[in-house]
Amino acid sequence: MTTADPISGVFAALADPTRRAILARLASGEATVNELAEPFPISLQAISKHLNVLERAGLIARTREAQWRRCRIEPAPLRDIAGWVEQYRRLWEERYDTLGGYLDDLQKEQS
Amino acid sequence: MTTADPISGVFAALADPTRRAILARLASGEATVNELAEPFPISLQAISKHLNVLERAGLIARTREAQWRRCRIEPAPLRDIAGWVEQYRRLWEERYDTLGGYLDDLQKEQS
DNA sequence: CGGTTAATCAACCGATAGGTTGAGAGTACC
DNA sequence: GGTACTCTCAACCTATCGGTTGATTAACCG
Repeated sequence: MTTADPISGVFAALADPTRRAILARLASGEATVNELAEPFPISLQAISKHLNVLERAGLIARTREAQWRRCRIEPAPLRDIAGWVEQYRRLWEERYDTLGGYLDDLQKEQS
Repeated sequence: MTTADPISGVFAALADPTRRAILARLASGEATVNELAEPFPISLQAISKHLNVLERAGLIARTREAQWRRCRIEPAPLRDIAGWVEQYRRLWEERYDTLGGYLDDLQKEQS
């Protein structure tokens, strides 16, 4: 991630399976850091770093509550990703599911 | 990307703005490596590396044609990403009603 | 054959990612 | 106040990323 491009940060955050698992957990409700860390075989500090990445990407928000940090998912960046991918929908939606017809039809589309 | 998890590779590939620009270019038709490299201020070798990343992620395919390698986009991984993001759609549809029509509008705008 | 063009391979480099351990800050509870 | 618990900060380490330059493979052309 060379640039400060926000969408790059979202994709980069989603590129890690641990972070996707954390998001999946948060999709079913808020959780504290320890609760999020529990399923993983890595240190709490590593989880804290993952949460930093998710937070900088805008994918989660943390609120402090006594000694706990409660984390919740923030869906806006996911919506952005969905919008980005949507640009390419026609490539698999219209017509070609077989590789055979794909090349021919793409060629035709060009001319 | 610690694991061999295929979807992680796709997200990682999409995390780079140069690679996303290459995909955008390929969405409008096939191109050779030199054609793809032309808009960027970096070396051809760097572009070649980016194409390797995209190819390993399944996002493009390369066919050799005389001395040229013709690149084309492979939409299947993008469809997978769309499917993955879809899991979270309710999070912004249920909680953030004001954004409800976003995707519909985007759809309209594209066509 | 020799020269040119297209693209990759290979080695290297600085920066960053993801993990560790150890220490520290903030809050609750007795 | 002392102790326990929750979480972050800081330093460090290794591997990977994104870029460079230089050499190499492969095909075409005169």
